[in-house]
Amino acid sequence: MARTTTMKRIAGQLGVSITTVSKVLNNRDDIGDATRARVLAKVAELGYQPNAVARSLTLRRTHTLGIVVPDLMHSFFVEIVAGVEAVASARGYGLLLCCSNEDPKKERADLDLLRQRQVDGVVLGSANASGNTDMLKDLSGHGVGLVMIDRDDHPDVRCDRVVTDDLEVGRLATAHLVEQGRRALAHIAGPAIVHARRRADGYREALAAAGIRAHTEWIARGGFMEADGYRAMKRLLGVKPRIDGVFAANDPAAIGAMKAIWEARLRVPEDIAVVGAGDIALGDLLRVPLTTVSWSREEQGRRAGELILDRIETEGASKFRRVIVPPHLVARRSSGAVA
Amino acid sequence: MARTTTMKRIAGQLGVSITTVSKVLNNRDDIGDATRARVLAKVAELGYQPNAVARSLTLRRTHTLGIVVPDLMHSFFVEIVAGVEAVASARGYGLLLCCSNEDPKKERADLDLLRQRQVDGVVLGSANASGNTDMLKDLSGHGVGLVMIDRDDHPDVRCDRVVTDDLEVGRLATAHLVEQGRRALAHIAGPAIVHARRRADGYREALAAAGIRAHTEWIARGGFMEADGYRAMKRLLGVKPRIDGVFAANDPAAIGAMKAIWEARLRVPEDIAVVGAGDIALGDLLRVPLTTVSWSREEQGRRAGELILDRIETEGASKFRRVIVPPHLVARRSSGAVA
DNA sequence: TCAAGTTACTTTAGCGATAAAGTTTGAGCG
DNA sequence: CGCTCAAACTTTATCGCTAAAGTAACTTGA
Repeated sequence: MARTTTMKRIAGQLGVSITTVSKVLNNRDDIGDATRARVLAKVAELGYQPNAVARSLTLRRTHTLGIVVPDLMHSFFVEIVAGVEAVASARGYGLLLCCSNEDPKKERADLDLLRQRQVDGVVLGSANASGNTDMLKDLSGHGVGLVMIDRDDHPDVRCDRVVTDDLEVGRLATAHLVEQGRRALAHIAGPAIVHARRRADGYREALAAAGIRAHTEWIARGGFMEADGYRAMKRLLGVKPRIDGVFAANDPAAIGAMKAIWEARLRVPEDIAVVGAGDIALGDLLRVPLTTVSWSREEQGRRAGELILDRIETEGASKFRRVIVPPHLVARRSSGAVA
Repeated sequence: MARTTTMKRIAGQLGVSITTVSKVLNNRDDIGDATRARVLAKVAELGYQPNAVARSLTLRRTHTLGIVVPDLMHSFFVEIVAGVEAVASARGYGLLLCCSNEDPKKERADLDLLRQRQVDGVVLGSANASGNTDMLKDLSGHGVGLVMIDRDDHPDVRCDRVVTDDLEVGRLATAHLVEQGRRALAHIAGPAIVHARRRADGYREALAAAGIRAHTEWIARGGFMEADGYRAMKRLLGVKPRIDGVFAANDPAAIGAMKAIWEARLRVPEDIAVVGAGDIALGDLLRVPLTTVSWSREEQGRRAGELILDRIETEGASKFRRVIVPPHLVARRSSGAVA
């Protein structure tokens, strides 16, 4: 293994002090042109690369961000990661990736790892509420920038947030079904987290706005998994008079719902129109392409990255911000909007 | 921002030397039980967390791996990342993620970033050959572990490799079509890289093994993009007597091919059976679920992580290994194998 | 009883860099 | 001609931690 080139070596070969080399590389103005040139030449000759670890130790800045997501198999989170990576890399930051597998214990270990590695900031991808409030407070208390994406738990952790307008998600989906002429509109609700509740609220608001009286049996408790949507839809199929449109709290649930509908020998969208939320990758390649309400995860990631880097790179602590990424409808076949 | 707890602080409060604290935390046996207990108590009281940056500087080991992939929107690479993350994290390593966007310049910048951050090892995800051989040699020359996944370029870079058996991919796909009773078997070739060539070789071998004489016009120059497959299929549709089966070099190309077939008012698989390669996520949710030859990317990632960590954590330099991940057929509707 | 070990620590040095506080040299000036 | 000052460097201290080399106090053994 070849010896690495350090400032010491450069300084040694030139007979100058290490500090002189450091100053040249940091563009200080108290070094003469001749010396500067000699140092630069040596740097090029030896292919010197600064040791970021040493630099981090003195500067107390690692130029590294951490990101914790619950799952990498879901395109959702990957797109967020991609967004963060793009801005981090463009600004010269590294990105330490952690995948918590939806496990609070692992999330805790991940946050620990990031903390020990002295990252300058942490992006926390959406996950179910977990008991790691203490860690988060600790992190942000120690000057580590923190951004939470799509999370409204940990209300007392002071940090920036990038969230979706879930109320609007529910409203857009439901209003779209109304526009398609559907009137018996069911909702497959998600799990007991704010996102899902807000989407349900949006559903109710849109119904009210359209002057439709919501039947209580139109709302089926479901979940975010395909199986949840399937089971919920089975139950909704028993409701009389028959449902003619469903808004599922997310896309996997909507896919489950479609499977249940087909099993009952009904057609999508002719008999029942389906709308999901979240726009999973390849959602447009399904047997019946799925209409969904979407928002850019990549933008969420980018905004998160920007929030955090701005906070890190500007001195005085500014107010914590909350960026709302607006959703939009992606009309496809399952709602009858597209032939 | 609260003061961070360092060994110095602990030592100070207890009136012992910093080294004593260090020794306790590193489980050295030349510290008395009483002192050990006092230190441990203080560590717990102050919630001390070691500073990995300082540790890395002295130990010359960052306990961090880097991974460079060309694209995060392709599930392919994400799964590899997930595999590497899993083993890295399980063994206490962090993972620095870089996405080169298929751009050799960015790849170079990424490798630079990883090098400066002194990562212990680098996993290089598949990408087109690029001119960064010098960087790679440099890295591995400086004792950084290097694993290349699915890359056979840079033949003179000495490192571990995890590859797929592309020849077998081509053979499996083609033999499967033969088993389905197809005889006029076209191949949509990929771009001019070894993987694609080997898959084409496998196609030829399987035809020969089945005693089928391959017509030259059965092989259409294509690519790895959906549009490539679409265009290639358009051309293949003009071949007489009509093709009754196609093996596309990868799944996106196969999807493009199916679109072209449908546009020609033909059916998949009744008129033309289609087989892809790579098993993209959700491939089973397509209008006509796609038969494909697949292999576990997650396993590729895991194996890569293991190779690299083993190399890092064992002293003497062992021989460079080459791990071959075997492919297997995933039979779905597009080849007529499943109803 | 005293040299030779142990035991349980402490001191010193160094990882590779930066920042703050010197030091030397020559110029400018009254 | 001596004094001040700026320019161009160097020295010293430090970041937080570990490894190697001390060093006291206490055993041990012949």
